[in-house]
Amino acid sequence: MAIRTRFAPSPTGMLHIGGVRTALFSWLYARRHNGTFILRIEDTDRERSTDEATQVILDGMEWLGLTADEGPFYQTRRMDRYREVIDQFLKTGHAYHCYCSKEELEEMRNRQLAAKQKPRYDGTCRNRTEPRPGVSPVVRFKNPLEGSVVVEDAIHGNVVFDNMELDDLIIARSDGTPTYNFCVVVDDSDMNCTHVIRGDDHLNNTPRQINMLKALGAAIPMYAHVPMILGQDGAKLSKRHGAVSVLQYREEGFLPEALLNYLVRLGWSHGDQEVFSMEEMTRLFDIKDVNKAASAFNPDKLLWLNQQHIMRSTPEHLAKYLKPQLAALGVNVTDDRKLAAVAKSQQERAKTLKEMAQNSRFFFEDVTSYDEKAAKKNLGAEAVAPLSTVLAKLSALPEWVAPALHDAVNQTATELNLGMGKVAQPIRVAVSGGTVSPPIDVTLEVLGREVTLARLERALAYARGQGA
RNA sequence: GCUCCCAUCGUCUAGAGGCCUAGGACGGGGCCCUCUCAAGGCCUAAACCGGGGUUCGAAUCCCCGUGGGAGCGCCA
Repeated sequence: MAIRTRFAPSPTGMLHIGGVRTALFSWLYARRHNGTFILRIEDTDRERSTDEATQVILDGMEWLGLTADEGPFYQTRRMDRYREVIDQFLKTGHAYHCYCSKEELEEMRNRQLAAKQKPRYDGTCRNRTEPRPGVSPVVRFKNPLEGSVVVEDAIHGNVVFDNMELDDLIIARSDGTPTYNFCVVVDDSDMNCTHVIRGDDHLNNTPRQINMLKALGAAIPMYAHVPMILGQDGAKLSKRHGAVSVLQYREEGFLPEALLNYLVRLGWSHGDQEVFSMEEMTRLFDIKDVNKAASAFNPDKLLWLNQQHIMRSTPEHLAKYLKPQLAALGVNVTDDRKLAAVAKSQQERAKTLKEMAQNSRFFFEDVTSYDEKAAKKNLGAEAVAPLSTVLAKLSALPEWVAPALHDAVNQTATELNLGMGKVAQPIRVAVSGGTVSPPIDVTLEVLGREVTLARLERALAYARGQGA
């Protein structure tokens, strides 16, 4: 049978890395087995759902490349179908009207809690034949009173729940709208989901969903309840450490494949391998190999992985992401070839594309001032000799390519009997304004002859001024 | 409170009874390389939650604790 998985977020909060990981697992599992990946938006809570959150889900999934084969489906557009099933349940005796008031239920709950019992509906209206006048009832699912339910879970194994622990949950509110657990059941059944991969906070909901699925006469999917992601401090993920919108990671300069690589390694591994390409991930991932324990989010490792992926990327791929990062700094680049050349020169020295952009501004913008400390140390009177010497050599260069540039700088150092640092650093400050850049020969090549010479002239004048 | 889930270095993990003197990775410390920043190489500190069993032998299996988490809504 063809595998069908789904990701079903509710747009009541921003999609964060916890949600992304379950989406990733579902997506990988479907890809691995040539199955179908479905996206379903669970927006039945009209009060708390927002268009903004929905958009983050859509944009985030697209940015990450977790494309859906079917959907997005919106539950708010399936109301008729839910009502149909509710009526069917009512007719077949799988559900009944409950006229208990919220006050009565509240009182019942308090009573049970006081008696150290698990709060649950006692079934008062199960056998009611007469409606209560003036009360619009809710609809409750008639859960089996005896026996047990076994959740077959790919990660946890078989988990047994006693039906006595379950009560008759509300499937339709008094205003007629269906509730979450019910909608999930109808959807998973209608969409023929063969595997339900979701956070393990849903494990406790599963037995009641299975009972409803049975009442529906639907097939029971294979479940996989993946452990949660914790914050850095081991506490529940919060805004403080990563429960921010996934799109935040795009802004921060993370590569989608790096974020996904980080996430897939949370609770899953393949020997000692740390870096995975998307192709390797889809080929090697198996939901059965996922851990049971929750894991803490570690930003340092994410950063390291991002760097690893940056180093392994092609300059053209990086250029695509570097461009908007530069634009965010007010640097609009039109020369894609140069952009790729810059990315290539920087890919070993940036943990994020944002950082790369910040360190690459001088390739595109004029150097109008020098970093104070850098200038003081490297553009003093002693820089006059190396700068003027190298300037002369570079001006005479027939071909503006890194090896030739390297030789010119090298020869300057030899002739003046100086260390490479005494020559390269003044040049670096001259062309970049600071002390950090790719290797000097590569930097100059990318910068080009005109720009390099002009900046060297300017720095030379500056250094001469310092000597006076 | 009740039910369910979980438990190896600070963190992510390897480990499916002997291969464990518990391996790898991030981060930390040290050294090397070096024109800056990086990258890279080498070295190093650092863990089986506790207690009982089972077994010739347990990080691995069982039980009990302890700790953490989730669910118990006319929220999803």
